Amino acid sequence: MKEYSIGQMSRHTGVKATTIRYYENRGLIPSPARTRGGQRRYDEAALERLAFLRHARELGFGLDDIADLMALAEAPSEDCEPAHEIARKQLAAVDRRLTILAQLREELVRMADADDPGHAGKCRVIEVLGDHRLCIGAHDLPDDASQML
Amino acid sequence: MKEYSIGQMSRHTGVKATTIRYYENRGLIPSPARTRGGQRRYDEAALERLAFLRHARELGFGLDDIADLMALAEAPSEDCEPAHEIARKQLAAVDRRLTILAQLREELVRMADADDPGHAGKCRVIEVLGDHRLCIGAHDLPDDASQML
DNA sequence: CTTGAACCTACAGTCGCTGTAGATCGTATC
DNA sequence: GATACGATCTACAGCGACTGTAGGTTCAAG
Repeated sequence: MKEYSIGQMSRHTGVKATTIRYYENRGLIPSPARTRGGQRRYDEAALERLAFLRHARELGFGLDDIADLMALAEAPSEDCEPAHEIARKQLAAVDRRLTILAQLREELVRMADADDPGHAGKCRVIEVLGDHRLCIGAHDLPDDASQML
Repeated sequence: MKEYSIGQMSRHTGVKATTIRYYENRGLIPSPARTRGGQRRYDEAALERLAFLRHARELGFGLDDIADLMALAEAPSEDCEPAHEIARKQLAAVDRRLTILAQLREELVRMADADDPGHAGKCRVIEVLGDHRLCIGAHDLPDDASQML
């Protein structure tokens, strides 16, 4: 039965050691066995859980959602609807972010491409940022837009 | 000469009162005049600065970049190259985020849309999250990817 | 003059980590 | 066995950009 130090876990999954300890604190992964000296020793199952966790994080799931998903994975009922629900929620969030970013890109392109280098008159970047009416579209954001950027 | 309370500023720009005070603390907007009772009273210029600030935030600029932009806007030299530089930097960042989100969306769609509701065996969502090999492409993220999501 | 919404300060909490300090542990080499 | 040195340990502070709370004060309308 293979054993892994926290550093080996880190190398296998790409999750930093400090982050692994943070996940343990948060209760997302169980406390592993320890050596006599107090260092963590993980088994294969722990490695898989961490890989799952990392993958879900890459996909933008929040830690609370991931906790739910892991609970579902550990005790699989025949109803996987809750898991799909979480995934759909995440997809919707990603779609919102994509929409905003696309609009944002449009405007940045207009700003960055304004080719009047060193010109004495107006600078487009500052002009565009200063006057909202010059925007292509109303890119009004929902109240919590900052989280999406 | 019109005067605005912090609440009116908030309504005009969509920036919450607490956030306006936070910006003031951070030195992004100057301390406004006060009534005898100590409440903030803003003028037209302050409103414009706040609109500029909000707009830049919507576009994904960090507060430090915005501070730079505002300095440029207040004392505009004929050389607006620095402002263009900031805009280009932001554009590149936005493009990175768009790329990542698009990949991410692909995978979420595959997960969430898998229509085997109530299937006895494995749940597709959990299955995909657990096994990285089921991914379309290697969607490995740069080290600081979390900031981009 | 009274009511009640708006405003004030100060500070803790959010999310998902990251970085630090200072101590201890484990293993390879002599 | 001794030594060296990297890996690991705990505990806690800090990041960005806010948000929320408590407990008090002020303003404007009726």
